[in-house]
Amino acid sequence: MANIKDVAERAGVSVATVSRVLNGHSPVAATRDRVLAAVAELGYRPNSVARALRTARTGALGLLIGDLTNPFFTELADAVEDEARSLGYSLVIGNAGESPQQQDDHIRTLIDRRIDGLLVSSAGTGSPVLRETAAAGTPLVLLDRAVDGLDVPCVRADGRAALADLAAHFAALGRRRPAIIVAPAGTRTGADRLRFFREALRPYGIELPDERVGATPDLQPTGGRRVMRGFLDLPEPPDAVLATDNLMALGAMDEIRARGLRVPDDLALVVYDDVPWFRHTDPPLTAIAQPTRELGRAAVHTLLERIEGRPAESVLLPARLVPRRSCGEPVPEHAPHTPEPADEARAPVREHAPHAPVPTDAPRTTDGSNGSDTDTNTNTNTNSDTESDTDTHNERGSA
Amino acid sequence: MANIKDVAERAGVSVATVSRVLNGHSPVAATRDRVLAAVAELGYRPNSVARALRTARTGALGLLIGDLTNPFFTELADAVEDEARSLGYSLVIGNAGESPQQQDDHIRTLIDRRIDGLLVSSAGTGSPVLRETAAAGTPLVLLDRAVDGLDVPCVRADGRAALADLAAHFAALGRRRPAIIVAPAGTRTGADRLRFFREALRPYGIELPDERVGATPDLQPTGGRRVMRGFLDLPEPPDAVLATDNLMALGAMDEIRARGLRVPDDLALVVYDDVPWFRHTDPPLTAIAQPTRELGRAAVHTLLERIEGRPAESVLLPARLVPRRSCGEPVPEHAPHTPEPADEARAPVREHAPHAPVPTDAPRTTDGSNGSDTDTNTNTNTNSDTESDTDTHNERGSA
DNA sequence: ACAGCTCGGGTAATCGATTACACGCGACCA
DNA sequence: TGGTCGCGTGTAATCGATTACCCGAGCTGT
Repeated sequence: MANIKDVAERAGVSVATVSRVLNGHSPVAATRDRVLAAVAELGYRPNSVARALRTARTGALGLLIGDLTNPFFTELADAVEDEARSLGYSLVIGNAGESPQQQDDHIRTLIDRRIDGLLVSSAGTGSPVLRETAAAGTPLVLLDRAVDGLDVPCVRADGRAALADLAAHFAALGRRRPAIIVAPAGTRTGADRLRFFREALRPYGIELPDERVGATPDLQPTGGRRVMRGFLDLPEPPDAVLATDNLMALGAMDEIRARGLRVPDDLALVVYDDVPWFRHTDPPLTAIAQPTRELGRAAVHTLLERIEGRPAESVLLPARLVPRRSCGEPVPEHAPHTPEPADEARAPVREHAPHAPVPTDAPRTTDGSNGSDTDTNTNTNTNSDTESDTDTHNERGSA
Repeated sequence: MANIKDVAERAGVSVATVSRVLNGHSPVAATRDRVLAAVAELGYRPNSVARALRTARTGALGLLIGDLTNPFFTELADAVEDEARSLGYSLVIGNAGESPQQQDDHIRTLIDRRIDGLLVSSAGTGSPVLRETAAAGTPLVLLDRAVDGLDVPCVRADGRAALADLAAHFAALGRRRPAIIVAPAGTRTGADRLRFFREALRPYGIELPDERVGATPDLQPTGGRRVMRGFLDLPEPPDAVLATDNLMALGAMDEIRARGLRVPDDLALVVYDDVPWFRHTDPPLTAIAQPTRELGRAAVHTLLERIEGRPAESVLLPARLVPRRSCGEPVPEHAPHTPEPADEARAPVREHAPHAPVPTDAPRTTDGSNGSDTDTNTNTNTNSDTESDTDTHNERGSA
């Protein structure tokens, strides 16, 4: 493979000149053409490894996600990649497989490869390696999953309003024995979702006792199934279940199906994360949709702020309830999707619970851990149209 | 961040010694301990950029996939990553978004970063960049999607037997007006699936006329929906549709649903690629499952052969039909999944069509492009158990 | 006791780029 | 006409590792 020296010789100049031409540090026309000709003839491409060594910049960002086979993360990664590419960075995706140890391996590898910054959707509770990385000054931004006691900006969705809507939904449909399947104990995300759900139910006089709170060990279908089994074996089984992750919901559905039960007749089911298949399940699933692509975009911007040395704040974007038929009537799923694009975008979205005194008002700052960690929406992108993202399936040009 | 010089000073030795100790080129105990102590105290980690520059090896493999939001690719990537990691390589995933141009961008970036080898699931027809890469001698292996006229090993699934089973299935159920939704014209995968399906139907006297062959422009749900609309607007609409990709199937289901039609009553639907949600759709979908994880593993091994300079052969692993209820009776979906793990593994799998003279016999080599491109299964891994992979959902330890 | 061999470890070249510094040449001004 | 300024370009240091080569000390054999 040709290197800069070959180009220099061929063009009859020094390597310095070649470098300068290629980096636009020398806008001279004379030698410039000779150099460019030589580059073209040799098919020369600069060696990014050498460049990175010299400049101490790789032009790559790292993204650690919990699970590559989880459609939520996959969409997140897709959005992050798009944004990173459009800003001239390439993205290295690391898959933790929900294992903190594997996550640590990846963090180390990425740091060793001198990525310019790191986005982490942390598996488990934050590991020591993660804390060291933050302490070492590596530009770091948390994505989707906050980590207690880690003073680093975090970009994630705020589910409070959506959970309030859900509580209203349950109340309106007479579901009074809800249950929740949450992420492993100790994770901030699981704890938050549980707490907000409980708080949202209270105004309706609906209880969420501990026996109807099931933590999975693994954030996988198996775990969801196991928890659902426990619920169904209860003397008084729940009449509505919220699975706080789509994979756990999958396992829960397996168990429901295996017992010959029907949704929503025997049990209502609601899922966190909205994936395209939920419209086609039996029945179509009511879901809490996170603004996945916006989260990805915001995370990249936040990380770039850090990389460029500016202070960056946390970002919190609202999630929303997408009612379908898995909680029972009345949600008639209005004559399904006739227009081609952007059909789902018109799904009923309520910004505040319609008929109830929901506690979404004043004291927004509920956690004391991170000072800047409130409603601050630092979303900087100027895209005013929110449509095409919450849309049916993310479409891609080429047609 | 500490470098090798700092370590050398602290240990009172030269950088050469440090390097030797760290690379095991010097099994001496005396200085060794001092060096290791210094490494530990400083928290030193070798700079892989510098190392890569010197050794001309990065220890990274590249994987280009068609679409990150496609669960088939996602599972493939997951498998490739697992295998690469277990062999000491890290993986850089590039998402082409089914755009050949974006794919070319990625290829170039990866080559510039001097990855040790490249796995490509090519979007569109093979691009010039891809051909140049192969010609330049970069270790290259194609994955899932073959590219005509590119003399490079390819690891993919053989759908012939599964399609033969499907033809038998259709014949047995009296479906005599099949249709097929295929990938964009020009792609080898689309052409193959179409041809094999047609050939498989012939023995039953079932025709597959061109009007019931729909190519999507984009391999996305939108395209699938558009094609399905065309089919349903036909004077004689099909009574069975095979979507050769899960995303296109999703779009097809959108259209079916929008028209208020029912599967399988009004139309049978079969999907290429088996994703976990297909068991929960309405109705559960009959699918053609590819041995995704095995493909990923085999691809990594094949690539390593190339990297180490050995010749490598193409790999062809059989796909299989997983009958569910989307073609009508009789496939009663035997009392769904009672045992917890590995339930789907027991689904009826027929290696050869049960009751018909299917043309799967002698002339296996149907394409003349690549000499070594036959049934050769070069799968080298010694894992004898095939179980846990074709299983319900891929489970991951941690519990 | 001395030649020769082994072996640990230091010196310095090297990978392929970027970039500070210096130099030469032409132009401009006094 | 001579000095200075500026511009374009070359020389060489540098990034952080690996590794060929060489040197010196200690051990062995005769």
